[in-house]
Amino acid sequence: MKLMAIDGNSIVNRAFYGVSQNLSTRDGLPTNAIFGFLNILFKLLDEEKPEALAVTFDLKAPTFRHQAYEGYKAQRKGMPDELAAQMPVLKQVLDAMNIRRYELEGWEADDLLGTMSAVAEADGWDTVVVTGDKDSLQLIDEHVTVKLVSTRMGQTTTKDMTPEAFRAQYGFDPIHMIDLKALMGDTSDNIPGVKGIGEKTAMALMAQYPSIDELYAHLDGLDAKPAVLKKLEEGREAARMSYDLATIRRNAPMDFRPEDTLRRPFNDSALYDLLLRLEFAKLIDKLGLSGHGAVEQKEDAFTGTCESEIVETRGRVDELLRAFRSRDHISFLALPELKGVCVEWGGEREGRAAVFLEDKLADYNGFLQGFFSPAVKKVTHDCKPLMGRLLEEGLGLEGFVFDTAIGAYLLSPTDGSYELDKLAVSYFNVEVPKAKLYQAPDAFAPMADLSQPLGAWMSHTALVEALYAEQRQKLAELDLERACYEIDLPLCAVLARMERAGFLVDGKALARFGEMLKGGIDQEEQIIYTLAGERFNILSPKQLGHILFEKLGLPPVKKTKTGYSTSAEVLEKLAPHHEIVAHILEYRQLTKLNSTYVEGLGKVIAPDGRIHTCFQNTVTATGRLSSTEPNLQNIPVRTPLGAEMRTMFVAPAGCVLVDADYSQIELRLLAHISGDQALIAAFREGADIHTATAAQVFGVAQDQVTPDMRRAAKAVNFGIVYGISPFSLSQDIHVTVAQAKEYMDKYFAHYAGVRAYMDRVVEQGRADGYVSTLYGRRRWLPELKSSNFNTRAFGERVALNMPIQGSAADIIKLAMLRVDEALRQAGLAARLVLQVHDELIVECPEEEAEQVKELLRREMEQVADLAVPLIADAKAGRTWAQAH
DNA sequence: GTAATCACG
DNA sequence: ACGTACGTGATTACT
Repeated sequence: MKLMAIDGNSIVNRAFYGVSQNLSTRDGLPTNAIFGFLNILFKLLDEEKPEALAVTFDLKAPTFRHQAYEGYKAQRKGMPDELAAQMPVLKQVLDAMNIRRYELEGWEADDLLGTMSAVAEADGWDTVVVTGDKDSLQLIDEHVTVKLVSTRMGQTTTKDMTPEAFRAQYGFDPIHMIDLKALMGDTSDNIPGVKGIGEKTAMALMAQYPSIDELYAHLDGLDAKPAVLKKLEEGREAARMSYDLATIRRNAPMDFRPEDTLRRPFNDSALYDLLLRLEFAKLIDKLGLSGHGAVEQKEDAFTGTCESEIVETRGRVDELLRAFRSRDHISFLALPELKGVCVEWGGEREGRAAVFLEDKLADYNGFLQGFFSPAVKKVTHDCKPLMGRLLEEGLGLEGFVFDTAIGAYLLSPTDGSYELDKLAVSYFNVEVPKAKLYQAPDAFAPMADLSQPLGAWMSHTALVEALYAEQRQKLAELDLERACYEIDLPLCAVLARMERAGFLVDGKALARFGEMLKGGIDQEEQIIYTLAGERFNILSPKQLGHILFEKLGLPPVKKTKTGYSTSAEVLEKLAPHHEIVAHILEYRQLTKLNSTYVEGLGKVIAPDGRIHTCFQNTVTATGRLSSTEPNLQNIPVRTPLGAEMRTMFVAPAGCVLVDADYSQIELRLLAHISGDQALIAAFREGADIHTATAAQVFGVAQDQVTPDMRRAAKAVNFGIVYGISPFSLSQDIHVTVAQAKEYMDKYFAHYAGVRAYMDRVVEQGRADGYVSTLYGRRRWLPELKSSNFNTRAFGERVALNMPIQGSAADIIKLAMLRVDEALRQAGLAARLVLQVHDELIVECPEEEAEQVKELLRREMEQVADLAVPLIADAKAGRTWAQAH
């Protein structure tokens, strides 16, 4: 029989400090330690498959010894509140898992573990003690092993310490760990040891006699300096006392019988409820748990009161459309491809659902016409893909008054995904059926049983209605109405039109470029193999690291978790040492261009010759858009070869592209938001901001600024917006940390208002729990209150950056709304095709070019009224390269 | 599925 | 004492 005995305090501490992501539930309970603990627990169970399992906890306040290595914060303040709050819940989870817990007033976890392993051994069991604490190593014997756990960067590694492994590492038997401590002491454990004997001396002595009794019996014959002998002589009493202190007591008066800890099945429903409360959806899935009883009742809240009908006649359609139009709003969900629409329209007390299916309704198109008219005020979840379909059908995009995906995003922009089933859990703590049940292509096939898909569909639609009620109120309370109703919601239609428009690509030119790249790739490959003396996968960091740092003996500059770093940054430093390095860099550039851009883009050119990216509007934490399948916001431009890519993005015959971009919008916003007079003045004077900063930092006149000085100043300007440290700035511009610090000091001396802003916004963020943009968009920052230094520092940088990056995102979104509207108002054929954060690209007939240039510039510049001018430059050309 | 790398603002 | 710039997405290698 094998017992796994876990040192609960030690593991939960490691989990708490090791899981640095900021995990917490919606109502603010931190969960990172529980999350980390359970991860470690499941990993260990998987590895060891013990028949029995027990966890010990210290009952008294956490002792000095357990905190010593966690940094001085923990030492000074005891267990952080965020961890303390998680302890009782963790214990509940263990109880729900039917895992025995042991805690005993006045006894430390070590003593309990020692006692348990002693009892187990007497009964003929083996024990694996799991801890992060080296104190337990003295327990190791033929039937007790210690699994040492350490977590780094969220990764858990374990080391199995058997008697053999221990001897290999220390050179003596595990039991003599006590003697070692008796000699060298342990400050973190309040064990004095022999005064003046440290680790080195103690190990040397142990190598001669591995116990203090023998050591003191042979003092005369010891190979040691006279001074050491004298210290030993004087420390005889201290050694004796330390030995007792260091000895784990294996006779704790605990009621422990190994057979009590035999593993039992989980209490599924209790565990499910707890994990649901902790919002550990993935774990619930992994364990195959689901709700029973209580939860199903709640589930009924979204279907039980709902009467449904499948609408089959034109007359009924007209009645319903009249009813819809008379209402303040209705909630609906459409099937993929617009094959059906489920509408919840009864309102709170008399929930009713009307279901319209293409296959079951003769004049389905007539219904669509009526339903997607401005007179029906519609609420749905994630309207943009639907709008794409509506455009294909020639239907309008009006009357969309709310979107629960957008609402959820604005209320909590860092959640990452906003699928309805997840929102049901996080908003109402209920489970709803899987969306697949009604979204699958065959869900409403002629012979299918409709009850399941219909039930799922209706409950989701009812959920949208419930979310709307909740979110509408919260958005108002949190001052997010402007961001919602004036920015993100109306922008959906603009984005849908842009996605549908797409960007024309010269596929033939792209293919030619690809052939050229392949030629270069083959050449470089041959050169690299020759220089390396063997063939290998150049793109494998592992193999490349082997060649560079072992075979060719180049000096490793930086390491990653898994081995040597071979990033471009590192390779540039190595370039002078060996000519192979430059070829590797070149090879990397060519393969990147070829696989990501030439081949990647080639694959997604639609039959119309255009690339239709998908703009994600609920992804970024700051309010920016992102672009996927493909990403058109990271098309190369910085290197000459990469910039060639932009010549493949073209206008059709008779048309041109007009590209307009904001000049320094983030720094202008920094000036506006901080109110710094010097920065405001510089922009009002129309100065080149990097040159102006360089002049200040280097103390010269603007016309004395060299290109190098300007480059450095530019890095400082950008760094400030990101909350940079002197260290990172020094890395970036290749100067010493002291110099970087001097630049920053000079910067802040001149732009004192910027420093004041930085202090202010962090303080405000800490007080409010969030920071926000000029238009009210929010990002919650629980990180600012973290007890983890890195997490907190990250929160501070985000607090600085988000209002700036986010305000810029708001402004260009507003500009897109205005431009889209103005272009249509002016009756132009011009249309937006792409946004790249501070840049808008419009495709238009040649003859509209001048008008569009002016319109873009005007709308972009006038969209916000700042303390500094907002400047946009527009240019037309046949290709993106020419227009930019 | 995660890590490393590199493309963009 | 800590680790070291904000926000993204795609590809490749590897566990």
